[in-house]
Parts: sequence; C-alpha cells; structure tokens
Amino acid sequence: MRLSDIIAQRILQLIEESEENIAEIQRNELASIVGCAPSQINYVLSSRFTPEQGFIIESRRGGGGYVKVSRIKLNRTSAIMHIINSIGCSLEPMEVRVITENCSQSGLITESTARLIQAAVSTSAMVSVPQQYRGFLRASIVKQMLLTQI
Amino acid sequence: MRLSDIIAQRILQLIEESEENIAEIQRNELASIVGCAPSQINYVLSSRFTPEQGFIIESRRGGGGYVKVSRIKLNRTSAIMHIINSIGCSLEPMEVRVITENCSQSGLITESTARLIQAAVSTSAMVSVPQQYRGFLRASIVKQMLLTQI
DNA sequence: ATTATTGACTTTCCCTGACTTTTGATTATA
DNA sequence: TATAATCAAAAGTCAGGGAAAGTCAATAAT
Repeated sequence: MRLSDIIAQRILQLIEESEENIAEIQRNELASIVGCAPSQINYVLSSRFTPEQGFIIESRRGGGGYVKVSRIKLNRTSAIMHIINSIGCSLEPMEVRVITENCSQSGLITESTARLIQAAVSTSAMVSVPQQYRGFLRASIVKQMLLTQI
Repeated sequence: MRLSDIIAQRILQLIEESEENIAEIQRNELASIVGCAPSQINYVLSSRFTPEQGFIIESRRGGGGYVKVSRIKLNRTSAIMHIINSIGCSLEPMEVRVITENCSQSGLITESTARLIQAAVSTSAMVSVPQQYRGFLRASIVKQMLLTQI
C-alpha cells in the first residue's frame, strides 16, 4: 500500500469520525505517525483533497499551526458540485457571468454572492496578474467560492 | 490553544462587556493572568488590534500605567471604505483572515461573505499563480469584493 | 509518462528576555 | 517653598529562537 493512500485514508477516517466533516491535523505529527516526509502530506492534500473532490483546505503556520480539511456535505450540494465539476481548468470573464447568473437564477446562490464572485475575478482585481494566468486563476477562484456555498 | 488567541479573546471580551467599546487593561497584570511575557501583549495588540482593523490603542507608562483598546464604530459605508483604503498593495493570508474576521465580528459583512472572501484568495485558489504575484492579487481581489458590500 | 516520495530550503507566526523609555512619587537641596 | 535629583513602577522596543506549514526541484516507483 502506498504512503499517499495511507495518508489519504487516515484523513478521511478523521473526517468520518468528526461531527462536522472536518479533520484538523498537524502536518508534522501526521507525517511522523505515518512515517513520511512532512511535505508528503502537502502532496496528498493537493492531489486528493481538491475542491473538485469537495474538500476545502485551510491552514496556519507557526507555533500551534494546523491544517484543516473540510468535506462538503452532499445533499443540495450535488447541484453545485456538478457545476464545479463542469468547470474546466480555465474560465473567461463571460463564462463566469453566465455561470454565476445561472446559479443565482436557479436559487443556488444569492445575487449578492454572484456579485462577489464576479468581483473576485473581475479584470480590475487581476491587473497584477499576467494575462496568461488569468484564465486558470478565474477557474480556481470560482470553484473555491462556490464550494463555500454548499 | 495559542497564548495569542487567548489574549486576543480576553481583550475582545472586555470590549464586548463594556458599554463604550473600550477595554482598559494593565499590561503586566494581564500577562501574569494569562501566564506569558508582558511583551506578548504588545505582540497581540500590534498584530490583531491595528487601526486598520478598527481599533485604537492608547497607553500610558509609569506608575498607574494602562493600555486602552477602543473599537471605533463608523457607519457601514465609511467603515468599509476605511478598511479598503487601509489595505495596501499586497496582502498576506493572515492579514486577510484578520480583516475578514474583524469585519464579520463587527457586523460589516456576514460570516458567509467572510468565507467567500477567504475562499477567493485561498492558497488553493491561487496555485496557478506564481508566488510573486499572489500578495498583490489577494489585495486587489479583497478590495473588489469589499466594494460590492457597500 | 505519470504518480510518489524525499529533503533542503523558505516563510509565517509565536513567544521570550534583555534592554529602554516614560511617568508619578519621594526625597534632598538651595 | 520651589526646584532638582532619585527611585520605582509601569509600558515600549527589538533581536532572536523555535515551531509549524509551504515550496520546489530532484529522484524513485509504477
């Protein structure tokens, strides 16, 4: 069995055991339990606990740091998950408009949320980012934001 | 739980309990209650109770000295504008967390909006963007999003 | 060729201790 | 009495160390 599988399994298990679908771990501690390099935890998180799979990662460095992995509950969620999954790796501004307006019209998100999403990926928010990255960035931001709406 | 969190919590609690949104403390006394070095209080004050977050610190040394932490209440729009204006051209994740949590706690934005903002600028949303741009990007996204809340 | 894994290095955040500065009170002095 | 010197009790500053997570490039395994 692969290390990465063991790690993923362990995190999932913690999520299962919790009430709130949240696993809060200490990276180095988990690494030493499993017996791997700490950075391996990052690899697993970024490859198996992505927004596309319905997970949100938050973390904090320094003394008392942690990594928090939350799984989105899957009820009314599936609609949003479906939308998230249908988003490719890049998005144009117009696509964002269409997606958010659709979501808003179908009551999946509020108009206010739609505006927030559009603002987050607006051209003026991205002036500092070279053109070539913007599409990818828009996609990942929109996905992350939609995930919070579940 | 971290010392700094305990200290911040305690100060906030004092502010809540007071009529005038003021907490008046004695640095050394609080330090000994919490069980930390006095200078730790300064660290917490300077990292979590900044003017940008809507707090004013006054103090006096010498016998009978004190530290006074006041939270300023402005009307919504000017409060938000104030926060936007206080944001420089770059933001670190921790700063975003502090800003959104403060906004949320003071009722300027909802918890849901706070989560949206944090999601929009989360590391996982920015994987596609080279490190060097992330700070600037965070700042402009947060500003754009806050603007929608006026 | 893709996916795992590691290790070296970086960044962020927390916390302390030694030292400085300010201030009010007290005491000494002209 | 009025002023100067001294003292003690606060708060402020800053460098530094430690703890934790993040990044990335190189290598190994499948």
